[in-house]
Amino acid sequence: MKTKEHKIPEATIKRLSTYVNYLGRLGTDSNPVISSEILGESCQVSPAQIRKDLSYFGEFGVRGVGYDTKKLEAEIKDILGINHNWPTTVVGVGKLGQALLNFDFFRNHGFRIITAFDSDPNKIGTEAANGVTIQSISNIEKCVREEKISIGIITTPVAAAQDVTDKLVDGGIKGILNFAPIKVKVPETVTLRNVSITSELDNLAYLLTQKKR
Amino acid sequence: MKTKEHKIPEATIKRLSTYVNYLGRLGTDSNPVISSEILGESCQVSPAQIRKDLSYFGEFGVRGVGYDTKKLEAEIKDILGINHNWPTTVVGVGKLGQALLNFDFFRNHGFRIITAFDSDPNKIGTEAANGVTIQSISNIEKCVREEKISIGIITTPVAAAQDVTDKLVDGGIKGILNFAPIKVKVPETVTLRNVSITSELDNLAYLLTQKKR
DNA sequence: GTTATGCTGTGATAGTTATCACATTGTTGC
DNA sequence: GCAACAATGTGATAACTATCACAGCATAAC
Ligand SMILES: NC(=O)c1ccc[n+]([C@@H]2O[C@H](COP(=O)([O-])OP(=O)(O)OC[C@H]3O[C@@H](n4cnc5c(N)ncnc54)[C@H](O)[C@@H]3O)[C@@H](O)[C@H]2O)c1
Ligand SMILES: NC(=O)c1ccc[n+]([C@@H]2O[C@H](COP(=O)([O-])OP(=O)(O)OC[C@H]3O[C@@H](n4cnc5c(N)ncnc54)[C@H](O)[C@@H]3O)[C@@H](O)[C@H]2O)c1
Repeated sequence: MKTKEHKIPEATIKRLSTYVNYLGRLGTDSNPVISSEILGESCQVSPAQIRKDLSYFGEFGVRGVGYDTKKLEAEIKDILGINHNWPTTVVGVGKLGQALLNFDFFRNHGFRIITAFDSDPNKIGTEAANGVTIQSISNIEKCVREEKISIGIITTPVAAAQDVTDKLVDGGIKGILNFAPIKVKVPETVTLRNVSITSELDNLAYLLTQKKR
Repeated sequence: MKTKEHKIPEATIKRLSTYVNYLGRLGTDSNPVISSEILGESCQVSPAQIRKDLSYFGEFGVRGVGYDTKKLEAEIKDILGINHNWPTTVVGVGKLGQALLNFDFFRNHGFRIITAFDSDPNKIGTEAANGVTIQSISNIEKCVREEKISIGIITTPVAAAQDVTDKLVDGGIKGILNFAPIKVKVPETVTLRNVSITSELDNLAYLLTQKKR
């Protein structure tokens, strides 16, 4: 994989994630090769956009033929860094945290949720998902450090989000995916992404409101 | 509200959603007025960006002073169309669907989840959340039409996503928020947004991988 | 071989979005 | 009333992203 010096558009990364997803489903034995046109149809992205996205990272296809489906899938997984399992933890095992913990897809897709934390005494010690026992939030720093956990997923209420963020950071976490609707602060060494389900709905409401006019 | 002719950047809408969120929390009686600088600090957006975002829709502030916190909150809710309750339904009451059904925030924020549908006979007839009973998926088209449901949230497995989409469309749904990792097809009259939690994690993995190099 | 064919890879271009600097205008103090 | 001030609103500019058209290259046909 050649990583060119260019800064890569965030939209490109998002699309690469989509491509991987579809390649995994489209790649059958009877379908060993795929063109940017066919992949684009599934992903609802223009063929040129797909080729441009890939061109940031190197040359993966064969001119006149297309892309080896399995090989391209592997290459994109390399690019995204989901070709190995990131040790991951879920903090806040409420409704949303539970859904994520039970979402098997992550397991086969580059992430391994190995621990879960909560502050509720009634939850501590119970099993959250296959093989993951909920631990006390007071252990989190030590545990993140000892188990070399790379990624923390925050699904606590807003009020607790900054506090658990700080604890994760103190434990040496590398990246955080935050579902609480607040912009938590992290040092520059830690990578942060916020997921806002609410704003997706808001956006839908906006589009519907526009259409009415 | 003056809506200027310009096309509004999608990023602007996403930020407006953030602004509303913070305004709701920042607006206290002791804090009736807020400047773009202070709001920007909370939201981690530059003051100029906030002013530009708002300027697409009109003039909401007072020069030399700032914005009336409560009034600005209401104005943005108007713009986004979350100033009334959109009748909403959740299709597929699994782990994720349940989390959304129990997420009270939506209720006070422009959306009212009034029905839920599933295909699992063991779930049909049980209560999914406060006051919402799970109905059979076979009733969905009729129900969407009769209860004038505007928004459908899809949280079924991939295999069922296109099918339930079609049923929602047939019932006259206006907008769909799709959590299944597949690009479902809808007619132009229906507004669609896809939420990809997986791609957020992939993006985080990518950033972490970059940082290591 | 040579030519025709087809799909990739990419430079050039158009379109979109963010940033900046400052003109504008309401407020406060004297 | 007038000057000094403070924060908004916005045109101009820079940065970024997507689209397009076609050159480049492997393959297939003969
Ligand atoms: N449920 C949704 O559909 C949804 C959607 C979008 C965003 N969110 C956000 O995700 C977060 C979680 O939502 P939820 O519906 O799962 O809430 P929830 O109340 O069901 O779960 C929160 C969990 O966090 C635990 N917790 C509280 N303080 C803690 C602390 N200091 N340390 C560790 N754990 C702590 C609680 O014990 C509870 O188990 C919230 O911030 C919410 O705004 C939820
Ligand atoms: N759980 C997560 O954290 C998560 C994260 C991202 C995306 N997703 C996506 O969200 C969707 C739901 O995930 P989940 O974890 O809640 O799955 P789940 O298996 O817990 O729930 C799926 C539900 O859909 C119902 N269902 C199946 N076919 C149906 C049909 N034809 N009509 C109506 N209902 C039907 C099932 O009975 C079940 O209750 C999946 O597509 C998944 O990929 C889930």
